[in-house]
Amino acid sequence: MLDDMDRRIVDLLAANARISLKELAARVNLSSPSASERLRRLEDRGVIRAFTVEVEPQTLGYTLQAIVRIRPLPGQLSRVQKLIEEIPQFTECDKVTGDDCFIARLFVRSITEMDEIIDRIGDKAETNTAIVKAQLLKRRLPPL
Amino acid sequence: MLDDMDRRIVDLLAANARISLKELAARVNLSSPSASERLRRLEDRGVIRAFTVEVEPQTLGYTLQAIVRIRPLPGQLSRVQKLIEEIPQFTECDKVTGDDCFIARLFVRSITEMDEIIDRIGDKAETNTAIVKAQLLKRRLPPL
DNA sequence: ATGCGCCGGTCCATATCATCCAGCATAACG
DNA sequence: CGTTATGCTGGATGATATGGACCGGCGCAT
Repeated sequence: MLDDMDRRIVDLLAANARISLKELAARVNLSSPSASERLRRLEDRGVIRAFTVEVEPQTLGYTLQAIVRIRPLPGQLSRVQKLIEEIPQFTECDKVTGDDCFIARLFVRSITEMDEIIDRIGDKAETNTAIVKAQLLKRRLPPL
Repeated sequence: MLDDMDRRIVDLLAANARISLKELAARVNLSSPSASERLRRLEDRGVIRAFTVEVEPQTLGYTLQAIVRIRPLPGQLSRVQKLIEEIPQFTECDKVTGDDCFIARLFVRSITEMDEIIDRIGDKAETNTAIVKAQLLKRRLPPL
């Protein structure tokens, strides 16, 4: 799937996506045109979907984070789905098998704000909110 | 917290972290030294924690994704925690309030692989696995 | 076995970009 | 009203990216 070179390139970029091509190339022992070409192909193949930024929500006042499991009431599924998309404090949401239909991540600045948001979906779905106490594992890549 | 300029800079970088300073500056109507300085300060302040890459796990053979809720058996908490950290297929894990102690995201290449991994923690914790059917919301930033 | 074409690599020249510095405008403040 | 801190700009300079020419190894058909 990926050869060893590609893996090292992805790893380096995962650690710092703004590294220069020159340095990237040097670290994997390639010339910069080669590294550049490999990078381009990783993007073309869709392996690398995007280069992005990791923001620390705490510094922006989002002191509370919760995982919300959401089970829409009969007939409310698409309305609930739309609502989740529209509330920007939901930053991730997966549609899953099992009793809970959706599992979403919520960032808020206060318990009050959390309550307000949960209330907005409360009449269309059953919810179960688990407040995040610690992030044991911050986003990492599965083995390449 | 962040002024409007900063917000636009973060937004642009969230969309493409490898954009050149020059282009970044142009898009927010600043000179490149100014944009560079603001970027530096966003990093210093810890608002921007890292520049990273979004990988599409599907292209690497990870066709299955699950959200696993994990409730360690009495006395097993730290052992379970260590196990989660050691299994690289777990890419995120939060310690939460409520019945479930941990909520983790798991990437695997097959149901068999999933079963093996769940088995490894099965004797130390109760687990509840929800397979991801669709990603309603891929990672986005909360309102800045 | 030999020649051919493709793939992935290097090196070099040129274009583009980042960074440093000097200088300017503005706002806060004694 | 002068002083200072802050954040900006433009231009010079050094660093980096990019495109082109070229090369070697490998698989394949003749």
